[in-house]
Amino acid sequence: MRGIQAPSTTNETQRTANATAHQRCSECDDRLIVDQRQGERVCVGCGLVVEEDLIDPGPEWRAFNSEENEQRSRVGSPRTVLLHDKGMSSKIDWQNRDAHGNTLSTSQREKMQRLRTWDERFRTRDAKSRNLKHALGEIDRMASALELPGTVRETASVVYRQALDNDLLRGRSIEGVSTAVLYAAARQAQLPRTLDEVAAVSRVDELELKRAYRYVVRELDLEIQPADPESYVARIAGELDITNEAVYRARELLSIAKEQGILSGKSPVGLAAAAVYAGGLLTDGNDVTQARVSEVSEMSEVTIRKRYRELLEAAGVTDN
DNA sequence: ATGGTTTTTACTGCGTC
DNA sequence: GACGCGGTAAAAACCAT
Repeated sequence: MRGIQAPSTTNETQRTANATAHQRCSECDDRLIVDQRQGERVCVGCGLVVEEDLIDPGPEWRAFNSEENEQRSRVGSPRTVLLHDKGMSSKIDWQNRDAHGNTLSTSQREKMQRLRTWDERFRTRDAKSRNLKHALGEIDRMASALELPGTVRETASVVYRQALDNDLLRGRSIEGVSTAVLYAAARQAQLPRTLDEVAAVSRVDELELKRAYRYVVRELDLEIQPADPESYVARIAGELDITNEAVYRARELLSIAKEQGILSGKSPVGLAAAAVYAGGLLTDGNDVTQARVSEVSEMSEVTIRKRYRELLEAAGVTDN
């Protein structure tokens, strides 16, 4: 590899730890965290990049210790590249480094010393890098299968990287964590998929997904609010033969219930399923049965029964 | 680990087609 | 009789403590 020498002294190795800035996101009011290797301040909740040019000397070298970031951030200013998609990962900036020297000679040096320091850990670095690529590939694949938009994948990637940087991968499988992270990202983006749905396109079973998910959420302090039942309505209704009117009523029922605060603690999917069922009952031309709804929503008929009664009651519909 | 809550499983009874 | 629905009891799963 390179034959560059650099002064060796360093003090801020430990700054690597995640320094979280406690500020709030302007969009969703979630916590912001600093993604150092990216030189960005990112919202935990929505993935919004609040500030991207945090390139002070600090981040500059920092970009270095995290493998893949290195590639990206090395090139000029850490741009808006929230996330590279897989394609970008092929960039290799190693050579550039010296070449760039003229411009950022001092920081360059620091960089170099960093390199020395980290050289020791090269092997693990490398492992991490592969790890990340693998994971991002998986995330991409699963996101496609779940029809999740690019924004979600980006968020997932951000979170995954955080997980990686915080050494959360120790005992777990890459698959498991990628899946968990994607699941989390989907929820954050208000495009929740159920655990079953996600597990279905993943290579890990639901149990492992669940474990990994909890773990990641806890360790990273992700703040994920319960899914909105309404976001499931369309998909449940879509698999049923249901009029638009019924779907409308379903939503209506949910929002009424929401105002009354009846929803807390109940499974969002169950509520959505119940609402769809109720919507079908209240409108003409729908032959929904509890069995059908239960089938497509993966909820038991019992829960649907319970929920839809509650919904009707909350809405003040005289049951019939 | 424990306890409280929700969901599931399994079963039963009822009315209707 | 089969089907859709409703209720129930016990078990399982979940969550915070």
